[in-house]
Formats: sequence, structure tokens, C-alpha cells
Amino acid sequence: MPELPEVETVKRGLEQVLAKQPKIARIEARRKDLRDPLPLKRFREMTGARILEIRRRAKYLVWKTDHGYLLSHLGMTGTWRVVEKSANDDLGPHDHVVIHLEDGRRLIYRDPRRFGVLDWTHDPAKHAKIKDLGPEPLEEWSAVDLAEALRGRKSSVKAALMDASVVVGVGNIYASEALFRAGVRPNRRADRVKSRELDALIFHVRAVLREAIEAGGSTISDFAGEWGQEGAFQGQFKVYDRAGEPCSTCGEKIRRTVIVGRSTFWCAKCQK
DNA sequence: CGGGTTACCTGACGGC
DNA sequence: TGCCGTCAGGTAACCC
Repeated sequence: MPELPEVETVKRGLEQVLAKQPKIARIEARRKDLRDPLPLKRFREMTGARILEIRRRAKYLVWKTDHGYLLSHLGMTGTWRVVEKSANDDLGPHDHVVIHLEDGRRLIYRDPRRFGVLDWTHDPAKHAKIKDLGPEPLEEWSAVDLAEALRGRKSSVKAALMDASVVVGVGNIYASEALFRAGVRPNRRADRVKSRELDALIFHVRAVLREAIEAGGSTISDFAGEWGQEGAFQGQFKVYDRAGEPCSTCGEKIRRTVIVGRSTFWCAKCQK
């Protein structure tokens, strides 16, 4: 269920776990596919590969090894957990992939709904799932980029924000939260949002993502458990999942509508 | 083509 | 209790 901040939190947790650049003893696939077929042959070839670095691109974890790259997308329900050497940890029905490290630790990928992706590539920049992605919101993203991306867009601004060719990493929760902070109604036509409002949107998308990453950071310590249970940022939602509650700014009832099939939360008084 | 709708899959929850 | 409908933080195929 991760959006950018959650994936970034997982990345930072894995960074600690993988700091000593461990070697892979073997990758165990306990079924042959998730959303897509698993690269079983590549998994076998990765025996002995050293994990050099882990990065994030959009909602993908990119594991650099000395034998190519692993790509991991958590979909809606994917989690990685670390099991220390000799610790007992029985695998459950949704533990689909286990990376056995030479030091005895195991990295276990669990994903009940199996919307996640695990793949292998020589070059992440050329991978089909990566190559057409838009800008990273916390890096090179500018109001000029956003204005360009929204020009002629007749969809709602919320749908556009969640479109990875416009900007990556913004999912259903942070789209609602950023639009609320920016004072822009989610159902506004994307190409009719004024440039001043786009400036505000950029600012607030970044702010909410940064704040959420900070809140997520506190869950790194129990990374060995399961990601997401603490939900540190959950308590800071201003509108998401708060339909019927009073707006924290004006007291108006928070509304829920459906946009492109997703629950959308907003305040009719604060958002124009 | 750009846009919305539906499908993928399992589990949790509320209403009856 | 159990059954049923609905919903869930994502993507992409599909259809007009």
C-alpha cells in the first residue's frame, strides 16, 4: 500500500540491513509469479552476487548487485522483512520470495494480494516499468514541468497527480492530502489549475511527502518486524479517510467522492 | 489519442 | 455465527 514515503522508509531500512554489502546465497521463489512471472532463471544466476546498494525510483526499490539489478515494487500489500541468522520464522502462505544471504540472514517478501513486482534487469533506466516514469517530486521537479505535463489535460487534477508520467510516487492518500493543503479541489480539470495554484501544489506535494518520510523514519527501528503497522503519519492526515469529520481548518464536514475509482477526501470550503 | 472503467488478488470489516 | 457486499496506500489492459 506504499506510496513514495513508505517505499523510501523501506529503502532506508534495507540500506541499514545491507550496509555491509552481503552476498546472496540463493533466492528462493515459493511460487512462480506475483502480478507478473518471477525471473526464476535470473534468481538462480544471482547466487553469489553481492548486493552493493539500494535505491528508490518512484515506488520501485532498485537493488544494485554485481550481477545486475533487482527491481521490487510493493504493489498494495508487499513487505520486506529481515530475519536474523538462526532466528525461527515460519513462512506464511503469502511469503513468496526469500533472499538467503551468505551471512545467514534472510530477506522475506510477503504480498497477500500479489500486486507487487519483482524483476531483474541489466539497466534500470531501460526497464519497461521505469523508462517512461515522470520526475521525482523531491528532486528535479519544477512548476514548469508540472504546467507542461498538465497542458491540455482534461482529466481531474487528482488523477493527473497520481499519473506516474506527470510525477511519480504520489498515490491516493498523498494526492488528497496535498490537494487539501494547496486549497485545490480534486475534481478540477487539470489544465484549468492556475499557475499560482500549481506552485502551491508543488510546494505541498513536496511538504507532505517529506513530512511523511520523517514520520515513517520512526518505523525503521522495527523494520525487522513488518513495515507499516505503526502508521506514524496516519495520525497526521488532514482529510484522508476522514469523511464526515470536521475540517481541522474550518470545521466544515470533510467530503468523500470517487475519482477514477478511488476514494477522494476534500473540504468544500477550504478547496476551490 | 486521452479518458474512465475494470481486472488482477486476498483480507478486513460492517450489516443483516 | 456466517454470508455478502464493499473497500483497501497500485498498475495496466481494455473500451469508447
